[in-house]
Amino acid sequence: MRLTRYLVPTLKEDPKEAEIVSHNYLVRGGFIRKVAAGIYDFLPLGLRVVKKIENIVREEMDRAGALEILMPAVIPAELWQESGRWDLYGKELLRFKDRHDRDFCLGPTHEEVVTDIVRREVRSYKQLPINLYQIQTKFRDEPRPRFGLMRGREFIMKDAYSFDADWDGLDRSYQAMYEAYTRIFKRCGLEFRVVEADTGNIGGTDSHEFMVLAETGEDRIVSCPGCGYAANVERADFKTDYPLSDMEMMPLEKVHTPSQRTIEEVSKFLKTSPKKMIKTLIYSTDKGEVMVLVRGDYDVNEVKVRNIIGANWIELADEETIEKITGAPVGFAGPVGLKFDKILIDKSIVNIRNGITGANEEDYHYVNVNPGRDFPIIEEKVVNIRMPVEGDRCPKCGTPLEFYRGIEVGHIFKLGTKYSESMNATFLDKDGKEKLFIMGCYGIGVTRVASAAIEQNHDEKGIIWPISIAPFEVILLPTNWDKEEVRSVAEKIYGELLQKSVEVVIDDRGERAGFKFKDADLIGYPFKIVVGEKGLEKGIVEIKSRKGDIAVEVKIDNAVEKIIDLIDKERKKYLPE
RNA sequence: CGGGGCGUAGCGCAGCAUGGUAGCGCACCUGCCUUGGGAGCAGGGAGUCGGAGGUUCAAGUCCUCUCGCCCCGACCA
Repeated sequence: MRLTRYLVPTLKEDPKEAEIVSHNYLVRGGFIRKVAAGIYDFLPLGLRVVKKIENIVREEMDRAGALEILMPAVIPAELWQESGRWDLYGKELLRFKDRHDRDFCLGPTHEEVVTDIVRREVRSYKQLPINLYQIQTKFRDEPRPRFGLMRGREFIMKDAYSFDADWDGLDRSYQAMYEAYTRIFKRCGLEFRVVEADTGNIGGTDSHEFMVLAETGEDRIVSCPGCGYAANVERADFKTDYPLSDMEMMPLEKVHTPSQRTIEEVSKFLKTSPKKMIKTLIYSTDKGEVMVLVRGDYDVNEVKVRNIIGANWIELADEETIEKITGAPVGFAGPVGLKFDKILIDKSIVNIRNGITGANEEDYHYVNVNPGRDFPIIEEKVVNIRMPVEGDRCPKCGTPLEFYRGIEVGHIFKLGTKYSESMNATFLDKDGKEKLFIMGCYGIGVTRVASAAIEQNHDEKGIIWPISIAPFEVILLPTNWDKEEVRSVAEKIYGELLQKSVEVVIDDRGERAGFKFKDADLIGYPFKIVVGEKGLEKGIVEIKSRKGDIAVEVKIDNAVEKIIDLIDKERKKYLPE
């Protein structure tokens, strides 16, 4: 490709909306442009990267025996009503009506559609297992899209769905996807970790997330250096000791705490530590209100709360609800003397001695609160329901856990019969009986992979693409296009590389050398071949890698052979054995 | 949805307090010059100042409403 005939609108200045490096470089490098919040154009370079990632995904999915299909983006409401998600899925589901006033949505995920295909077309156990996948534009009306391709509203996703005759089959299908994903992300040059995850709205039993380690990741994960246990913090289990204080229990006392509402305010006002405070939170859920007690210095894990009570959604209760339950405004809730039995007690509360909590009365707190004495500790309501923190230990081997931030690029679920049941999707088994398909589903954020790759592979000058997903493998950089000998050598090498099917760009613009170097570094071509007057006098051209590990001079006639050799070696680094 | 901020040329911004000829840098076009890390000089094109209404002799600037975008939080397979 000739740059004079290509569209690569690079920018010298940082786009003001870009907060993270991948977003910044994707815009500056001319890969993407924003059309609306969370919605982007892919310009030629950006699309090439996407296609590279798609092809890796496709090769590995095909290798794993999955079959590529393409489902519609526009989905009739009936299918979503059938599964029940039309009512459960919130505002992320973009709904609209057609000219006949029929309800439709833009598909954020395709369990319903694929289940509908399989229940119509697959009748016998002999056709199982089967795994159908697609690479398609998804739409999720995120409340707050951000970070460019990282959290868009419209994005490209690979979604796959497996159907098995039994649970052992599902385990095998799941394992095959686990392995395929591992290969895919290795080939994309990502450093990642597989963690146990919550199943969220999708539902189901087991689930793993593939997390790219990066400071800018929106997810937090824990991992154990001792035994390899790793999980999303939302899901993570952990061990902690809450030693019982030998302090004498003091008499319960109500104290005046005017306008002291937050943990921080109250602990400061009473000159004590948040560790002495019993934080009392009221949540509203689709299963009613629930009260959660946790030590003042910890955060509640809302995902666990939701799972324990079996709710579909959960949110902090509004002021009105809190006042109704506690009889006091927000900031003065507490378990003492409260007649409300839907309660969850974090383990961190149990051994508190002479603690502090709200008195369910405006401007008053109790001090010297002792759990068990001043309010009941009912064994089955005591749970581990807080977020882990630094110092908590591995649930399996007891080693202190390590904390990381991660970008979720892939997520695999064992769905079981959640959708086959609600949508009545059955097949005829060996024994002649009708049975529900056992399902799994498996997603990869294709466009997010591009972002994640940049977060992990860049420097102050620009992107350093892994060659497997680079838009081009090499750029020919003639330092002075007006000089006949420079141009003819560059053209000759260019022609030969095209012949050999090398993905090459030639910078045939009349720009100065420095300008071309800056552009090449920003865009991140893995290799560049510099053709300059100085080199030609010696009969050589230079080959440099973007990573900086290779910088060699080669005779003009050997340039093609040498670059092909280097590219081959580089490609091999990303292929799993 | 709550809090904060911003909409002026393709991009990044100034101008608004105190109303009176719409500006700067980059990018773009022409010419000269230059050519190994985002050169220089000269000339040039490009803007319904997000939109609607209002106040005024006069609105980018003041008032009201509205739309969009960004950040923090809530939220989020």
